[in-house]
Amino acid sequence: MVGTKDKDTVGTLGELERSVMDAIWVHDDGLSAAELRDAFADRDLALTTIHTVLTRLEKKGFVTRDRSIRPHRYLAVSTREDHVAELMTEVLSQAPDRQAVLARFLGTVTEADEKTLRNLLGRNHTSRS
Amino acid sequence: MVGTKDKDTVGTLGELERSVMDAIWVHDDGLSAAELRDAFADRDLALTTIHTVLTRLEKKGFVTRDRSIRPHRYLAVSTREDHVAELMTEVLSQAPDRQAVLARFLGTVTEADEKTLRNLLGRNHTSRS
DNA sequence: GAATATTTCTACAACACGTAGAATTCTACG
DNA sequence: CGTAGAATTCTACGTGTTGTAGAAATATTC
Repeated sequence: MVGTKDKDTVGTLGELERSVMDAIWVHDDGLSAAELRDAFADRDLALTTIHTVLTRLEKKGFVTRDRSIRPHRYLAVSTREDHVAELMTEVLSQAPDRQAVLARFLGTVTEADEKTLRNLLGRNHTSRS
Repeated sequence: MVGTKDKDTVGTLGELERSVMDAIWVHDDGLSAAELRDAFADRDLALTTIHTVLTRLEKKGFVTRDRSIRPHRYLAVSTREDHVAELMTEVLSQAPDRQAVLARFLGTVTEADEKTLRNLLGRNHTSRS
């Protein structure tokens, strides 16, 4: 067994894959492969290239496709915000000392972000869930 | 130009690379390649394998080595907490709507984490610089 | 049923990683 | 100083991932 892969558990996306997701994320109504290709007209990609990427993204669980209509439409499984938040949580878990990480994290964050966090944390001390 | 790599800007580490970093991170005084190999005795890796990984980690900027002494000693460039915090910041920047991300992030975080954040945010409303 | 649109299959190049043998360079010791 | 032994560097290969797309198969439409 030489050369085992495992990757980062959660989606490590390639450059093209990320671009495609970015496009899909801003189109809540979904997009067809052709529309995607046109969205990247500058890169002049073959339609099959888009298809391959979409298939992989589907396999990775990032998108679903509506097969009921002919030019299949691809939709994001979760919002970009949810996805990023999930990534943050996962990253945070990589270190045993969460408090230390959070402290340093806050240190690199903008004032606006801090304000946002204060607001969010302020109104729910007694969250029950 | 077929098959361009770019990776995630910040360290996407492989499985072995991450293990090595984990070992180095808990040894503030640094470790030698041999000591590292022994730390993974169970995997029975060749010393050269460890060397290769260390060299790559050095190139990636994760470790420095003290070349002044013979069995070179490898040291982490930044703490794991700083590293993880940096990753979080970077991930957060991946979405345009930071507020939305932070809101969702807080939603997945533990109560303990929330408490930590409240404490940290509480004592410095008038931070300057 | 044939022309056209769409999707799926197959493939390849380039790179990242795990892994390590071979070669080279140091060190210490006689 | 010369050399054995230790340590480091160089080179290399197997495999997985990603970008890229042609060929083949399948579905649509007249």
